[in-house]
Amino acid sequence: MPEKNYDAQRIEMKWRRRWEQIPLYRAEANPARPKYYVLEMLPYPSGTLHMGHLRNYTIGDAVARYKRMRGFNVLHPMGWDAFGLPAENAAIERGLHPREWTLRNIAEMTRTLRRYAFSYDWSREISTCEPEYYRWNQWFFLKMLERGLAYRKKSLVNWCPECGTVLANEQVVDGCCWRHPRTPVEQRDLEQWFLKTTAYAEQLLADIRRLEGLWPERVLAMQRNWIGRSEGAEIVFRLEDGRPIPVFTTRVDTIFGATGLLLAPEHPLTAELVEGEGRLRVKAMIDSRAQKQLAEFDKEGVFTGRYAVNPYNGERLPVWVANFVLLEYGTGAVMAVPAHDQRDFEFCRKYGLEIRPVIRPAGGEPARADLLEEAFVEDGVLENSGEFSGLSSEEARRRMTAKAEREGFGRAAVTYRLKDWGISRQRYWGTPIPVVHCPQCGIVPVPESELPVLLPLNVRITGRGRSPLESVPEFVQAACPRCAAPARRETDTMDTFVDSSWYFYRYCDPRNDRLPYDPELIAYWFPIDQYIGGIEHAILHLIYSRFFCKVMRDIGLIRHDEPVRSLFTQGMVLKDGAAMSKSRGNVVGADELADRYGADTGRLFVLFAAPPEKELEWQDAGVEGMHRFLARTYRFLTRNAERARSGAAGEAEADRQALRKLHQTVRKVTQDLESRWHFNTSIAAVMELMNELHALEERLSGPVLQEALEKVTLMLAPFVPYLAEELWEELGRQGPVFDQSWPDYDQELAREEEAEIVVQVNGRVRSRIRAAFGASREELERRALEDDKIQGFLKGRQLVKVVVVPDKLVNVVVR
RNA sequence: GCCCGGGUGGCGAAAUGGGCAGACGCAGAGGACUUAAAAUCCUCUGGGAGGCGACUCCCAUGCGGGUUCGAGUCCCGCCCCGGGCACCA
Repeated sequence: MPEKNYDAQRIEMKWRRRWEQIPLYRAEANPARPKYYVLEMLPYPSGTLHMGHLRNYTIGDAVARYKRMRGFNVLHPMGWDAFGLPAENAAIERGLHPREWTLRNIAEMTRTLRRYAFSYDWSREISTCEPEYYRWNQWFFLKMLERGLAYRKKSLVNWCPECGTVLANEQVVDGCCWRHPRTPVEQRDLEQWFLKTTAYAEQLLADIRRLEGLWPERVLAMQRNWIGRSEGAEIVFRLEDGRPIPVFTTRVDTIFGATGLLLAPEHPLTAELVEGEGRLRVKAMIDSRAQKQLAEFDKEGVFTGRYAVNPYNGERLPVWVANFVLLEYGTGAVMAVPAHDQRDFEFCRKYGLEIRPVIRPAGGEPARADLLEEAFVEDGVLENSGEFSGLSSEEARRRMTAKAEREGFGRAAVTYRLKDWGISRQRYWGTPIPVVHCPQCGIVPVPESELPVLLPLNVRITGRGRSPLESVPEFVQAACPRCAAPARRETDTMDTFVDSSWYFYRYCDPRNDRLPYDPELIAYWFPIDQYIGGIEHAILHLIYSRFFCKVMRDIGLIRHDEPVRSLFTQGMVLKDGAAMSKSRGNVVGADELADRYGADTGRLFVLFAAPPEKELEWQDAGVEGMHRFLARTYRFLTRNAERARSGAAGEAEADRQALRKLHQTVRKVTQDLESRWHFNTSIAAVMELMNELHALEERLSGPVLQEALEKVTLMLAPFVPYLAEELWEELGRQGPVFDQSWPDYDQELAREEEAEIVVQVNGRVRSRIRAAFGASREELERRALEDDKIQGFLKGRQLVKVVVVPDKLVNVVVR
């Protein structure tokens, strides 16, 4: 039978048409079957689908297909994130409504994704900018409001005076507005909505331990770091008029070395204590810090002229305002211990405050202030610390904290770096926050029955002024739900990270109009077995969604504590050393590639070129190699398909050899896919097998050819879906290949007949011998020593010992 | 500064619990087919030295030590690259 040429386009078109006729992957909850929920992180519809995205989806798709062939009920849904700011900005530039822009791009990207034959369950497609999704965002918001987990407070925000609008942190570049690079950003005090993530700080941290081994260590480390738990003590210093200034420290043991008390510029007491020209300097501090000057700005302070009393020794400490003290961390005030803290040291040296060592290294010389250079922080033995002198740092911390508690001037305390999540955006494109401001009743939540509060469509978005919603009277004017008086509707919208925090729950039940989802369905599908995405979401998205999970659990909707069992972070796809992005103009488009080589080739390349967690430098040359392999395989199969079915005879030895390699390959690929996703080595193994089949081609019998070709097709199915379907049909088999079972292997057939034993002399390979598997140590040793080459090395030397590793190696040690 | 990764041919990479370093692919060289090209197929390809030759020896996994019969893999000390956090008290 003549071979056929590989026409990737024809094959793709053919199968795409057929797949459109049948629901490809429709997963229904079925408690009788084991489930597998695999998901790639939600993309936002930028319109361009490039190889960076494609790598993410291809990995998930390969896993989904494999798991399906292993008999799992696979849920693999697909949806889109509205991603507020980029959408709104892109829309402004093009004079489009953000909604129009988003829907257009979703349509475009869906078309391309379908081309790559992803195994998504499109019946579950959701888009987070749809009213039914807003409704449940708002529903969750109200639940949190009820529980005190959502609140409003005044807070400093970035403000661009040129745009006259609030900026998100990401929009501040080098202290200036991203659109006005010469306009410094100011800080403004505005009322903002927050979700109380800090209420779950301890749980978020503690549960990280359950994710160990299942999530990449690097992600866990980042999250631990971000939550930033510190154990220490809160000690109350008092001004001479008796007013308290609590201070948080992890080093109470150094408190006898405190020679000053430092307040954050924004600290409530600052404004009161600082007078005259000092006020201007404090204001300057606040503004300069807003500009996030590249890390290093000089330490500065303003003396308040007041003193505070150290409760441990009654000492009077000067109270300063210092620009490096953070209001948001701890209590917004710190004690200055210049002898044992780098920052305090720099500050006190600059302003001439006393530097007094109170810790010496265990077993070392007493510390001397004039010798202090960089050796701070370390624990040691206390000195000059009254009743605590002579104690170890650890012991001292315990006793000093106990004393503070006993005498009522302090307590043990834990502080977190994690802050509450500011969700207010003075922007249009996001879920409206469902509350109304009533002149009589204050903040009144919109009743559940009136949800969703929808965005008005007739709005002019200019990117200037405050929220565009403020200039839509029909939206702003509302009746108070409580007293029916005229009231003002909240115009802040939610951060779109709220959307992405729970979208994977909605997938399980996307059309539910009574609840965000049916808890029963969640109980079946959750947790997500495998979540796949880029490292850039390690902190924000993955902490927010863990937080949401815990809140939903406490509301009583779900029972599990963590949403995601295993997390996989794939490496970026680089082009010319930089991440692909439209703005950089270095994208390799997914469509363009599919036009040239076919989608299968593109998929195979991103899976083959490197292990999926590594970064991948895109090389067009490598793509051609993948295409060659597929073409070669296709030709081989088509020219042998007839003979394979014929039952033709072959050479026994060739058959044995081919079967051995075949079963070894199935074993290797199966193990690779089960334990670690090194698709590159799986694919390499199939290539090796094909090379072997080429070498044996004419000598193989029909049945062996058939078995080999079928198994090759099945093994390729997770990676190259179109070609696999076509090959399956060429082999005369019925039914879609993704419905077949994963091929199995036979350990006996996979076994080599003889072992090749490496013979080393002093650890260097000098010869090889062949021996039956299971040959005894004695036999191997004897055979090795008899070997001609080894004899040569033994001449004139003394045999010291022989190390034998059965079936593998003999090492002869000589002197 | 602190916390994570990582460093192997010309390139992407393999080597899964210490046991043949460089599988598989790309690029390159030579050859076959062809009027020619493309495509395809075959052979070679880490560096060095020796031999007419089948071959033999030496060097080689960022650098320096160590453990071991044996180290890319384990331990100690450095160097370099990438990433995250960063006056977090």
